[in-house]
Amino acid sequence: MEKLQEERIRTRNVRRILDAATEVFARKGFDGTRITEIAEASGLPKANVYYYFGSKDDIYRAAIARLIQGWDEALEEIALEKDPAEAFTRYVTAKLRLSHQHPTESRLFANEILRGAEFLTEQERKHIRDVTNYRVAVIEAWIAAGKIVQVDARHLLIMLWAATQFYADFQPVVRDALGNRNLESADFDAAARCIADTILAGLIPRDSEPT
Amino acid sequence: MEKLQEERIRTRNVRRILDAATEVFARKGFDGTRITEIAEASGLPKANVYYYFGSKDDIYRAAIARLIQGWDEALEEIALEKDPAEAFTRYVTAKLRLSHQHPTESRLFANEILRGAEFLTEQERKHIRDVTNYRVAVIEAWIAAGKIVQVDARHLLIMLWAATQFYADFQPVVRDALGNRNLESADFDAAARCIADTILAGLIPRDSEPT
DNA sequence: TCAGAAATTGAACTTTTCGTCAACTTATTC
DNA sequence: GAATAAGTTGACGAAAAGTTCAATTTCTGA
Repeated sequence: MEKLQEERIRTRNVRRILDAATEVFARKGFDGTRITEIAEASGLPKANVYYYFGSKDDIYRAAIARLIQGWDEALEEIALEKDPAEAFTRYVTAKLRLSHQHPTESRLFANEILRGAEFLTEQERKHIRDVTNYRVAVIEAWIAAGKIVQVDARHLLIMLWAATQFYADFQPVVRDALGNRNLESADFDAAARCIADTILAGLIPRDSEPT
Repeated sequence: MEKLQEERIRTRNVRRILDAATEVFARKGFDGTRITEIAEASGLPKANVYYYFGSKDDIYRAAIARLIQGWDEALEEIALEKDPAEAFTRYVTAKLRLSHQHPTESRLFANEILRGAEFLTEQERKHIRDVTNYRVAVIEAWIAAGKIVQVDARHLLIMLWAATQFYADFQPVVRDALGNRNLESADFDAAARCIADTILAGLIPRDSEPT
């Protein structure tokens, strides 16, 4: 078998399996997921799934790793270094776009955290800490420069994370709260506006000049 | 067996089972939970668990029902009819206290939603809708009265719900974000202040008089 | 004290699930 | 076109899980 073709078949099947696994793991959690269900959802026989992955653990770890890598790529350009108002707005918009277009990945992450984050590697957790610390520093620099009012940067970031993630993880609740209909782009736009406007209105100083 | 004593034994064992079940279901989800694990966590033999509950489904439904009832009792006094600033502050504080003192119940609810909310009864979902609708009406009345600025009431409520629930459901992430230590009361106080202050600062009009 | 109700529990039964394997087909290289 | 590597798959064994049951113990009211 020629190398390129080999890679194509393998890559395609691995992707199919991970797509299916992400969906099932997100819904039922690690312990609740049956390999058979992943196999059916990916359109491959169970034994073929085992041809590509050694165990359920392996599939789960691979799905988590892929999800974190995907988030990184999607969010790495959303730096908080520019104008605070624009930075917060872009961040909220980008995260809500992820919640809209990739809710399954978000739910898998939520499930892993509910499990106690046992499968997150120390490297992955350190990465999350680093990203947070970097942004905390940016926000505190903004505060020092008088661009935004005094605020607890860590809790502010948590609030933004929570508000945007909620639309992916708690979609049934959000649907009920918005009037029992499917969520559309307009809903995510409205959410972005509400979150950004409310937070920015509280953060941007009105009466004081930057020092 | 005398009626009162009978009730006492039954009630005590049912509570033990539901306590254990809530913890395990919250961590592993419905499909991932083993009856044996509930039995061990409750200190009863597996067959004794089946003496009180007919099936795994029954235990799960009972745990969900109890959790919603508990939330109701804890939150029913947090009406939004008073002064907006005080109402929002009290609501945020109360929900964060729940996140602090009963994170397991919160996580069980999160897991049920991730599952697709299949086990929530129509009655329970309607109750959530009713509570939301009532508060939306209150907020819109405040807007009409000029007590707060124009805002999408439904997304505002979602933002408050998300920000407060996050501290229970995503505790490992929150810990990492706050510097890798266990969460204490002071952290929840700081969170309440950050959420309430930021949102209120954006909501309370500064330049305009109420009409 | 004693009859009957409630509660307890070890063991068994049935079904499901993980993971393996050997046989088979398809693709690739020379 | 033959040899070899990659991919496919039905069937199976071992282990685990949900549920039941019958036998036993504990409790309670009279």
